[in-house]
Amino acid sequence: MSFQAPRGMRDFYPEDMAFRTRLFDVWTATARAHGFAQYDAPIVEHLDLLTRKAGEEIIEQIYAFQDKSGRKLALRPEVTPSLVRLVAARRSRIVMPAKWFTIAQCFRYERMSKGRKREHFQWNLDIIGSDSIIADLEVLATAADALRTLGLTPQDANIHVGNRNLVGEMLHAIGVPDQQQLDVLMVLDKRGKVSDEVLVEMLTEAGVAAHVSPQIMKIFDVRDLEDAAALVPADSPAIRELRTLFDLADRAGVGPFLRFDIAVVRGLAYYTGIVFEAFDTRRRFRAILGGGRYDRLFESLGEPPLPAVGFGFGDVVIKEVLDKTGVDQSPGKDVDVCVGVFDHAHWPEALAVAGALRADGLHVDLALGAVGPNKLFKYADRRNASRVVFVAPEELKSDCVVLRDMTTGSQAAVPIPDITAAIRKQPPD
RNA sequence: GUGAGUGUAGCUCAGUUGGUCAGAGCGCUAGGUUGUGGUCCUAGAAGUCGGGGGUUCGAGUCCCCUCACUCACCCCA
Repeated sequence: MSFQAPRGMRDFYPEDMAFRTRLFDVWTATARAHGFAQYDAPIVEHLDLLTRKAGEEIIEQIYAFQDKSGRKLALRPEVTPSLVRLVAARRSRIVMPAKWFTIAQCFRYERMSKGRKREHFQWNLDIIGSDSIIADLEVLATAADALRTLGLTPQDANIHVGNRNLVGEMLHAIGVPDQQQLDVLMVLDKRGKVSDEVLVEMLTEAGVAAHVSPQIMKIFDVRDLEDAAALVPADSPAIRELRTLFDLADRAGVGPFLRFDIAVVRGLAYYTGIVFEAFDTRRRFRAILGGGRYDRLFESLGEPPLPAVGFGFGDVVIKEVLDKTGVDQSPGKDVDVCVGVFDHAHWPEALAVAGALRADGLHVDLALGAVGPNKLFKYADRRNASRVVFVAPEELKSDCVVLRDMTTGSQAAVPIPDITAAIRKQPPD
């Protein structure tokens, strides 16, 4: 056997699965705690739905294929188009605003690099049908809660919050035509990846006049909302929105995780207002999560307008961050009790004991191949079982089995009918 | 698609100018200890040196091709 998982696809061994399950649990519990309901959609989607949102170019970057009837399909590269499809189909029946989340496996055909596989799981969480800043805040607070529950602190990671409308107002004040702003935003998103000189070149290519570029670059000098306010009209809606958002974040208890960052604009065309990305504070990794407000997506897909805000949070980068941050990820024990025998003849009694313990809700493993004291205890040790119950000839004569505490090494003979109670009396740590 | 780096035991890796270079640690198996695990000691199993071709008396080592993995770019989740 020389096969390995196809390029970019991942195997999940038990230890990997332990993390994945824990992560999914946190995502699910956090979403529920904030009143979001779970949905799902097929991994295979209509190619047309995906291209209508992302453009024909995306075909080169996804697993696209035809089924045996010639239907053009694709493995979903993201779940937002499906979300729009689901909401649009039952629009009149869904209670708005809809607060929905999903954990979706998504695929993308591209070269792999750090933090990027060809397949990943992404927690998507959205509020559809509300244009209130409270909705933005609720989404951000949920994201921050998830980071906190995973063991990260504001010293480890922050959610950088920007506002496209704010940059838009600034560009407008400088004199950049509105129809040019999106191109300029896309260039500004490259900040940090390329040098400022290259950035200016890209601005020129985007049609920005030479004397305007330096003014655009000065936008990056903005450090806080006060700096920003100085560059836009006093009655700026974008500033007012951000101030409200940060005030509310403090009241919601997630303020320390949030920070204003003028440079966050996101590389996607459809965002319309608040945008955000979470990074580890040392900026050693890609964005942990990213999202924002996308009030025009529905209409761009041919639906009546519907405001929305949400984010995507993948499983790959967060794993890297948690590993590097040294957050305690020790998983719970797989096994509470290991049951074994000193002699093959005693499996009937051992199975009866194991059955009783399982009926009581304990996680019980049988030391199938490890018969005899040496092998049994060594096996139990490696399985990380805190208790061992074994059937031994001497004790069995008086209808007892032996309960051993693997942490202390102490053990005692216990009448078989009392074994469950004996374990319950001294629950493992 | 472009560029760079790395492929030697299950894992992490060493291997000098081509000539006992098929190795170490960890892990695994067995024994010391057939009624007692973790520590310790001893022994053992295990590798077509990623694959193919070439140069050479001789290739893990040099050359070519290829595959895989990693990183960066591109693109974005």
